[in-house]
Amino acid sequence: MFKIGEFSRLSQVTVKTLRHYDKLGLLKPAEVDRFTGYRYYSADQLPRLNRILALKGLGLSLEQIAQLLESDLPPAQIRGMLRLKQAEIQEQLQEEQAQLAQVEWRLRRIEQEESMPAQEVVLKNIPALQVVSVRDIVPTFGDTHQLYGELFAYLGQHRINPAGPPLAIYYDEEYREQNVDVEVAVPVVGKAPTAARVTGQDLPPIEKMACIVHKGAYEAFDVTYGQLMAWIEANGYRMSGPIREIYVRGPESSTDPSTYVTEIQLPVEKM
Amino acid sequence: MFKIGEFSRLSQVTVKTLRHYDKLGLLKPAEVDRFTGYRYYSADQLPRLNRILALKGLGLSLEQIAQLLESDLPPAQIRGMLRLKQAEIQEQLQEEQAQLAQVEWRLRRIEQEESMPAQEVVLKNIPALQVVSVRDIVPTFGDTHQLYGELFAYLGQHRINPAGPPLAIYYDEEYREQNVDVEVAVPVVGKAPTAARVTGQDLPPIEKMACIVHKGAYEAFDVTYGQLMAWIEANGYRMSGPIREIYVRGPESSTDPSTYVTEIQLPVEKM
DNA sequence: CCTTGACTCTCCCCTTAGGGGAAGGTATAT
DNA sequence: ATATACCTTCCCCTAAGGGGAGAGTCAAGG
Repeated sequence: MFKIGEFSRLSQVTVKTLRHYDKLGLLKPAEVDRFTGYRYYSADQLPRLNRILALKGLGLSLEQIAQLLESDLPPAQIRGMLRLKQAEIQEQLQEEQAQLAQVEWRLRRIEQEESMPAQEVVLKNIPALQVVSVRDIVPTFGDTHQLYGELFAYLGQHRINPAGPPLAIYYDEEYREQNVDVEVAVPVVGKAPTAARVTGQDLPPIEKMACIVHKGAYEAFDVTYGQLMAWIEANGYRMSGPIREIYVRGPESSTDPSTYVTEIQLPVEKM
Repeated sequence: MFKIGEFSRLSQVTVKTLRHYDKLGLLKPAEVDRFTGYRYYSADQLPRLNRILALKGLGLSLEQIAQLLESDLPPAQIRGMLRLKQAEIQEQLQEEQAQLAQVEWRLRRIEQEESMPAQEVVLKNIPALQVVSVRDIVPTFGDTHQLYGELFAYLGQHRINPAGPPLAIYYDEEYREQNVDVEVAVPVVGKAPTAARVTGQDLPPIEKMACIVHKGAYEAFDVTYGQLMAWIEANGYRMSGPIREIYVRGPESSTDPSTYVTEIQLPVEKM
């Protein structure tokens, strides 16, 4: 029988950890003095402790290990836990490889330009969004505001309040200056009636949405778009859906274009 | 100005998180109502929030991000933080690849044998160990006990108490049955005087020690050794030093060989 | 003007796997 | 008998928020 400190030295496991495992019921001492509370461990308990450490080395939680050590659970369940863990590790690995790629990309940029970029690209998981919208092919970009006119007229007529800033969705596969296929939308809270050209609908959720914010007038959009594209290319993604632009602060909420705030969102997928 | 819930929807960041960042000083609301405590965010704060999220996506802690956003720290320091993070991620990646290899190894074994092995192999980091020891080349394994005789005689003579179970170290590069180069040692607590053949010394620390416990008589050692070797091979390691055997419960503490407990330790390195 | 429902506030506890330390009791060698 | 090393329980701490309670606030409809 070993006192906890001796057992700790034998097993190279800290006393704190041994007490922790005792409390969790993971490794009860072979004997506990009823009067002093001293824990006494037997050499026979080394294998169990080693098994715990081995399973911990696989990345399993102590709770999972406790289940595994219950010993009378079917091997199918063990397989299941291991396969689950396997999938988790693989996912984790992918995520960390992406992280590493990004860190290295930033390091390269810093060493070249000695500065951080003005805006950041962020990957987000976007849920479905309830909107009313009107979609059309307009001759030029400038004609988009007519669609806004239709939309806000509809909102006023039905006394519907916007639940957020307006947005536009560009469905064209490639960039074009003429005959732009655009949808103009405003988030709403409940189901909205469909009028002539204005329909209530749900924008689909997007799992991986690359987002960047543009500050200022719309003339400099190309710079921000360029950053977004460069990020996507450098991090091994590819466009996988229509671009959204969210006019967080635009002509309706500010008169000074230099204070406009727009978020550009681009669905992407790993290449 | 947006209330926290609106800003949360805009940015796809939970309200809890926004409040958390406020408390940490990472993203203070543009305005806080002094009477109600309501937080009001400006669209201008989206870029900062996005920067926070981007840096978080690199795996940086919020504290590190707060430092980075202080904005007046030299780019050399930014580089330093990124390089540090890079090294961390690489290390993490290696560890997880090893984990994955182990999980897959276990899965293969379970699918073949439908059971877990009796003993586990565990990688440990072993600190230096103060011992008194006697090393010699003995004709056969059986002669090792003479060395124990010498050692314990020395201990008795100098009234030194063992600080742990005895151990043996086998220095031969390959296994041999005759003329075994073995050191027999006992942990002690202070510096011990060197006698004729018995010396006090420190066993070197071993960073990566593959450990397995053998239960029972010494006849079945080969099975346990086989498991240890199989593990090492399957996980891509290689022997890198002399084997230690620790007689946790041996002839001195038990008379029944079936209750013996021995730990076999083998220094390894990644191949 | 009042009510109602949706928001918001702060405060507290919870998560992992233990680490650090305080206050007090115990074992053991001298 | 005492000094010292060792043991016990108890409490607080970690990172990044999540969950919920209780109370206050906002905006719209009647």
